[in-house]
Amino acid sequence: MFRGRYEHTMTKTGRVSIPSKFREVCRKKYSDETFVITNFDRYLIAYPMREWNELEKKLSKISITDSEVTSSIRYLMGNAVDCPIDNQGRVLIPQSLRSYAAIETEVVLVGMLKKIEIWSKEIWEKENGSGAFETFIQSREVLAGYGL
Amino acid sequence: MFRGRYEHTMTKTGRVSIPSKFREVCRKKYSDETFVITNFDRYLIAYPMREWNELEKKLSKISITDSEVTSSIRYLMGNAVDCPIDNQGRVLIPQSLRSYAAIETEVVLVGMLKKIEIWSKEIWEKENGSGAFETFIQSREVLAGYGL
DNA sequence: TATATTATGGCATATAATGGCAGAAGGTAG
DNA sequence: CTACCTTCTGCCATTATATGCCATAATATA
Repeated sequence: MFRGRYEHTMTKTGRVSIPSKFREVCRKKYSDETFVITNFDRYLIAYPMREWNELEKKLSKISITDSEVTSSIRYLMGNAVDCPIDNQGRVLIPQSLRSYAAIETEVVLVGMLKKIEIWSKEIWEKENGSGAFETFIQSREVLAGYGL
Repeated sequence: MFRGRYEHTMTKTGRVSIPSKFREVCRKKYSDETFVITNFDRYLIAYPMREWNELEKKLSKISITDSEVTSSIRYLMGNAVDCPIDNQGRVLIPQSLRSYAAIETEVVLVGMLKKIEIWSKEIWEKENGSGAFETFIQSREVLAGYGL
C-alpha cells in the first residue's frame, strides 16, 4: 500500500518524479508502472492501472439512459489520463490537470493506501498545514469505530 | 477503454483530429480505425465500428410494433455516419452532424469507456463547466449503489 | 568514505495537432 | 454532354508538445 509524504519539484515540461517507495509498490504489488491520474476537487489522484480498471469495469455496466450517473461518469472519465512512468521514474502530468490542481513547480505526493494524492505545495500547506494534527485528534472517535 | 478529455479545433472543412490516445485504443482494442458517429441530444457520440455493431444487434431484437421505440431507433440510425480516420488521424464530421451539435470550430472530445463524446466547446462549458464537481459529489450515493 | 540509488535539469528527437493547398469526386445548370 | 461549383480527401508544412536519453546533484547505504 502507498504511504508517506514526499515533496518534489516539477520540471518546466511538467514531469514529476514518483517517489521510489511508490514505484516499488507499483512493481511488486501491481507489476505495472502506469498510473491513471484524475482530478478531485483541489488536488489530483493517481490510481495504479489495475485499481482504475476495477472502477471502469463497474462503470461500464451502467445504462447510458441514466443521465445523472452519466454525467458523473463523464466527470470521472473525462478527467482521467494515463501516465506511464518513464525510465527515470517520472510521469508527465498533462497541462489540463496541472492547472486544475494549480500545480506550478512544487508538489506534495501523499500515499493513501491504494492511491496517491498529488497536491500543489501551496494548497497542501493551506489545507493540511498547521491544523492537520488537530483535525486528526478530532477524528479519533471515528477512527476508533474502525478498530483503530 | 476511452478516457480523458481533449480540446481540439476543427478545420474549415470540418475535420477534427482524434486524440492519439483514442487512436491507440482503436488500433489495439478494436484493430480498426473507423467510427460510427451519431447525434445524441446536444452532442455527438462516436462508436468504434465493433461497438456500433453490438448496439445494432441489440436494437434489432426490439419489436417493430412499439412505435415510440421505433422512432428513437430511426433517430439514432438515421443520423449515423461512418467516419474513417485519415492518415493524419482526423475524421470528417458531416455538415448535418456539425449543425446538430452546434459545432463551429472548438470541440471537446471526451473518452467515455466504449465510446467518445464530441461536444461544441461552448455547450460543454455550459453543461459541464464549473458545477461538474458538485454534481459528481452529489451523485456519490448513486454511484455507491454500484459498488464504487 | 566509497558506492549505489534517487531526484532533477537540459537537450535532442519524435510525435501530435492543425492550417493550407491542390487534385478528385460528385452534383447541378445550361 | 459538358462546364462549373461545391465538397471531399490526400499530402505537405509548421508549430507545439511529449518523450527518451544523458549529466549532474542530492541523498541514502554499505
